[in-house]
Amino acid sequence: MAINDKKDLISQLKEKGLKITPQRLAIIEALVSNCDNHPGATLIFKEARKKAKSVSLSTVYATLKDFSENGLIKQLEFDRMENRYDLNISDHVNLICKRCGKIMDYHIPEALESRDIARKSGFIVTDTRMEFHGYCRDCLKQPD
Amino acid sequence: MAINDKKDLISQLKEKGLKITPQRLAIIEALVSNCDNHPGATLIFKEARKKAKSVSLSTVYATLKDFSENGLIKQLEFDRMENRYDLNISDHVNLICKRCGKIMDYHIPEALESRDIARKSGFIVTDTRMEFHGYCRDCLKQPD
DNA sequence: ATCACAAACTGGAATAATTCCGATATGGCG
DNA sequence: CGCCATATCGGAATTATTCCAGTTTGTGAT
Repeated sequence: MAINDKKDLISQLKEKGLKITPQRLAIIEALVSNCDNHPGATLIFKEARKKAKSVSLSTVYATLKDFSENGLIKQLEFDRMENRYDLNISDHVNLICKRCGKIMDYHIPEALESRDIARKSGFIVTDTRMEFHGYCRDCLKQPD
Repeated sequence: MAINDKKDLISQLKEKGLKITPQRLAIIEALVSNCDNHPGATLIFKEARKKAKSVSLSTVYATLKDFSENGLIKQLEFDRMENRYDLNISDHVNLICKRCGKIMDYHIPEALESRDIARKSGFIVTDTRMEFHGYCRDCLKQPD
């Protein structure tokens, strides 16, 4: 599994020459303690505020963008719904329930070989996103 | 291949009980003649206007939404970039170039079995989206 | 320790894709 | 031919995200 924890994230910040600030630490803690939720910027903002009172929404946006551009986290992009963030940066499928909106990680045994893709189409893959939409177990149980 | 052409789309409209209007025909023609571009709402709007002078942007949005909710087309969703639409509704990978923004379809020989997913996680897959981001052949050739 | 400077932070204003709304028009069935 | 559910229209509203200009702050070098 390639799920980053707090230590991983901090050491990656150092590696990339990004500064360790109280705001970033608060955001990292918020990300880690809500990783199952695949949190969005609003939730991160609220949670990060609890740890460090001085975090602005602008900073949260800038930081999440920085982190995903540097490969620390994955940004899941949606239409008319805020982006969500995933600490699992390995190739995997996000199962997204159309009814309750829950997002789950699904580990795929053998990934599509990006080497095959490069050979066949000359395209170099740097980042994969796979979303399967449908209905989760819980929602299937419930009527309506 | 499951790439819908004009006839397919029209017959699917009838099947679903959706009305055939001049606006929808113009939008369908715009979609079909730009299918390689994976067009967005703005392009569809411009192109559709050429065919039928009376098409509003609101209608384009409403129609593209209707079509994708009814499975006639696939909606590709992005952050801070307009949604794009794909007439290829089969399971396939969209290769998206980070430099020029071009979107290409990549046919995958064996898809991830949604039956496996259902068995292992109780999740019923209704719609798949796979995006691989990276750099296309043309952009790799060019310096800078 | 202290300095200097690039990087990060802030809050408010700006942006832009998309949706909403109330009114009007129209396709398709009886 | 007429009805009515559905589609269309244009403009206003929404909302997540970015931009901006000014201030603060980590961090590496002195």
